Amino acid sequence: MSDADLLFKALADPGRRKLMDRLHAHDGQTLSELCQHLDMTRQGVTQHLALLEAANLVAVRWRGREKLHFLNPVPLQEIYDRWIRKFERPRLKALRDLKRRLEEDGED
Amino acid sequence: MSDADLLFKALADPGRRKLMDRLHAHDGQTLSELCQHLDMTRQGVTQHLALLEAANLVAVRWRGREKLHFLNPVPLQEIYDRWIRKFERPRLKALRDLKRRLEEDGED
DNA sequence: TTGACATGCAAGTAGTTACTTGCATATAAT
DNA sequence: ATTATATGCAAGTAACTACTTGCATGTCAA
Repeated sequence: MSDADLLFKALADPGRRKLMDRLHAHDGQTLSELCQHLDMTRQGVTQHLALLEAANLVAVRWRGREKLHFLNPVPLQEIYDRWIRKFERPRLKALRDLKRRLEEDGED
Repeated sequence: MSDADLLFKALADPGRRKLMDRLHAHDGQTLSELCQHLDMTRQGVTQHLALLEAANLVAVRWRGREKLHFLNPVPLQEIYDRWIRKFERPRLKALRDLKRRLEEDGED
């Protein structure tokens, strides 16, 4: 499975995005900490985190019996480079263009 | 289903991302055109396009019996604003920070 | 060393997703 | 008018996903 697949798949789930948000609010939390305030079993959270790790969005460090989770923002930059910047045009111009083409009654 | 859900879900599939790429290469293609060079039945493509439309990433215009498809880059910009810029730090600093925290043997 | 805590591993299940096939409808061309 | 083209609609299926439960393992603390 390609990097991009893993990345987009990881981001596709709202629960996983919420985990990212929680880590963004407070980086380095343990699994148990992340489970609190989250309406899901620990095992559910574990599995979501595994996908985030597979996508390289989260890195872990062990401290004794605790697993600390850290956000890695780099892959998000890659999404930006490959998927956003590429499609980027001055926002207003893009909308104008789109609107014009949608409203054309003739052909291109 | 929230806008973000629709967006990320739409982008989660490689086939749909490929469709986006094809539209980026040549905007305004018909369904049949998009089907060519794509290893899938027309109906498969139709269903993918429906999700892209639901996410507002693709807009359509009818010309007679043909359905023309146009890329709308605006939602991608929203992903950037809410999901990338938010997590953005100077790239090198981010990596340095992450590495340091992962390698710490003490606690935070 | 015993008990509590943090996590891992494995199997099962309900719901979802991607994809196909077959038929129907509308527009265009001859 | 008839035929070909472009697309829509509906139902079926195989694979996948999110989630749970139960038990196992490793670490810390009294």
